[in-house]
Amino acid sequence: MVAREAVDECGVKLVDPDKVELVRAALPSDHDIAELADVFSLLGDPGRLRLLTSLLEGGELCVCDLAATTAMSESAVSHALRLLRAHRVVSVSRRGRMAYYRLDDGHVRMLLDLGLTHTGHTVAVHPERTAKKAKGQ
Amino acid sequence: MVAREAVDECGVKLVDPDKVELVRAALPSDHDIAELADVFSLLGDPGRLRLLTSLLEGGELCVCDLAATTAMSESAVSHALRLLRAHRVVSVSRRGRMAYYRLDDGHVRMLLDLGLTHTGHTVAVHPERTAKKAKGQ
DNA sequence: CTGACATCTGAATAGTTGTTCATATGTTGG
DNA sequence: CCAACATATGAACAACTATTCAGATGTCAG
Repeated sequence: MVAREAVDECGVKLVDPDKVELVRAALPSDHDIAELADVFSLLGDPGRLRLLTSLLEGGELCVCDLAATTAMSESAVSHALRLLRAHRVVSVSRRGRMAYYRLDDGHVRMLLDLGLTHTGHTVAVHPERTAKKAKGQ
Repeated sequence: MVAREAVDECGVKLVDPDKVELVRAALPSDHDIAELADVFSLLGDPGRLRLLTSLLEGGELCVCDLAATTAMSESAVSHALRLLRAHRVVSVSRRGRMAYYRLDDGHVRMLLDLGLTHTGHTVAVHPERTAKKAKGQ
């Protein structure tokens, strides 16, 4: 026979209720899930990804230089940085009329790093990048 | 003593052209950026995140059980799994009329794992989207 | 002061995305 | 064969998001 079926409180049919209950108990809270999804979403946009990768590589850059490295308009960069700033992913230090941004979140930095090391080639900060050249523009 | 300014081929003003050039050379290609953004985007949805976390925890689950653990409709689950399947993040093995899914991507598994171990670290602040938030955080 | 400059911001727009509803495919048992 | 079932799929819709444009701050030089 197939695994015995069952019905939970909501009337949904289950195949393996024990496992379902086990998994359900092990799942993060909705709040944690939402937070995690938020972080991944921030990394899920090419523009922001180029922005963050630039900061990961350059350490500290002003808005106009970031616009240059990412091929985005300065306005788009500013909007994106505002979002990242709101999530405490980057921090800003203003000097005169410039605003210098830096990556300021260890969690995101690790995710970024791990992500980058697995996309075909290795472009990280820590590894020796001698003779290693991205095929970027 | 302001940093010397310069203008690149496109007429954009730069503050630190050397650094910009260095960063630009180190950035991943557009293709790699798009690919990475794709992966992160897949992890950027609460529903898919619960699905993947369920699979990470349960190992192998059928669609209806996944619907139970994630509190999604079976249709929504199926749609989500189709996306994940298309990106080779999950694999399916059919037995009878059931379809059993499993997490089948080491890269994603690591990102997920790293993300989960840090839940709670990142405090999301939505100044423009959240009117008021009493609880949580 | 004024004008040039770097960045920020709001509103509008265009594109994308997740969900639902209805239906299709394919499987099992009678 | 059939009906019940598990899953898959397509179309439609609502919600969200990233960009652009125009204008607002705030800063520096003269």
